[in-house]
Amino acid sequence: MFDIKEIRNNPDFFDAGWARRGLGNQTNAILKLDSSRRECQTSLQELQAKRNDASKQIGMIKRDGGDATAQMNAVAAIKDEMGALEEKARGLSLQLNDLLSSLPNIMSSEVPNGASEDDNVEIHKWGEIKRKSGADHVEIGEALGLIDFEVAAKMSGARFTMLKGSMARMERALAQFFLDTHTAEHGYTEISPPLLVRDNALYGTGQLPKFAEDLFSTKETDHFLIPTAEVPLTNIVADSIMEQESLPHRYCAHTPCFRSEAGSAGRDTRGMLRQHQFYKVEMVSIVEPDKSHEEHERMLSCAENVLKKLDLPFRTVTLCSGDTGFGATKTYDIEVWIPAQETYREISSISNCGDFQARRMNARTRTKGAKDTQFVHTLNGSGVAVGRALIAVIENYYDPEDGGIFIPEVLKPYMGGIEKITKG
RNA sequence: GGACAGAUGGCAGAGCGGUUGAAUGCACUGGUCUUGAAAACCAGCGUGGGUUUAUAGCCCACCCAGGGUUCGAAUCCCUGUCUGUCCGCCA
Repeated sequence: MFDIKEIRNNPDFFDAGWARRGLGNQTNAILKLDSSRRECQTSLQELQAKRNDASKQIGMIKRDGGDATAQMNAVAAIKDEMGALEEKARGLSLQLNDLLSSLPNIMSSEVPNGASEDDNVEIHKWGEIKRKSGADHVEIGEALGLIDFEVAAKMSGARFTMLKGSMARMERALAQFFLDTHTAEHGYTEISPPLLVRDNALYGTGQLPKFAEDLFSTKETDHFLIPTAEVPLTNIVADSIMEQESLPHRYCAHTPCFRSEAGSAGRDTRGMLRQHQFYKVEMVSIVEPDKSHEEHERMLSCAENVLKKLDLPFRTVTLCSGDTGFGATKTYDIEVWIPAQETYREISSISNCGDFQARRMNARTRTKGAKDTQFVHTLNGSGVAVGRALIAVIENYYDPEDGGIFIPEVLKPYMGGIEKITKG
């Protein structure tokens, strides 16, 4: 959401910002709606003032036992006029609100221009690539008898996976390792949030109203299944005023994520790269308005840190304008090396949303002693996607000699001390 | 799932359909008094919007949210949300 006053004062800035996302002029329509709304509101308020005045007089006359019929008739006339204006004003603000809530955030000037993910800009690479091609996680996992797509499909259809034995355990080990690292080393507070949320929570983080078709929902209760823990974690601070000295608030959670993947038909259909359901450890930071830039860098290093500890090769990119998400001012993606695809694939996305979400969910901070409040800035980042991390470990730690998978050093304590997953 | 009760300012808590944006207490801010502090006393103290050069004034809205009744709604009616209590079911 946006500050309408800022749009009034600086329409060119906003249009230029939206143009970078491929949108045409928006402020003409916005400002036109805004001025009709205000015009309507002003005349409505004048009538309300008249009515209030007359009603007070009626009250006084009646209190003194007089006859107020004339005044009452006069107000009745005003009332008709008001009804029409009220409806018009309501319609106009609804229209304005719909328009504003469907528009994406203005990106930072640091975001490079570009049309698609091909134009994302690499900022650094890390790690030594030890495996460059060959069997992918599907072959490896099925050969070990520890990943089963057919059984998952039998009960749930396409884009579901079932893990067994030490593979299921390694998924759990990854999640534990991520959570333990973020809570013990990175200052995040672990949260176990609701996985079903109402529409207003999704509006707050920006998935609604525009992206309803990407979500699963419940028939009976009108809940939505969370597509990411960003939704419940960020909504912790919805409708609240935080004391400045309590900031930053840092939350992390390990949750399933549910995505309908509407519109991705044919993309990444093989394996468990793109599923309707996957686990992810998510980080969310709530910070003072002028601190989000440094927090964004910090959060990036938190996510990179767990990949370094796993010794997985990755590269980090700044998303270009065409690839940056709806609510973000700027996004870093971390892409992990996937040997069988001979490329890097997204494993984490870290976004600074500025005050965009905070405005939508009314999350504010008050400086000690100050009277007025400011919207906080919100950031979210995967730390990291568990399913994709599992793919990366399977493929990067694969031993072609026996078809087994070495256990990364940091996961051994979570794997009962075993060195390797092998057949049998 | 069924029955009932409730939601008022930072907190607690009044409130009759008619100068109620809202009593009172606490907290907070300024002042008087005091060597200083406390106490006491005095004064102030919500948010959003419109108009405007204006954080001045004037006006509008807001007593959980959204509708409605009425000349007039914190107060009456309907719907929703949340909280509490009891019953049923249940990991």
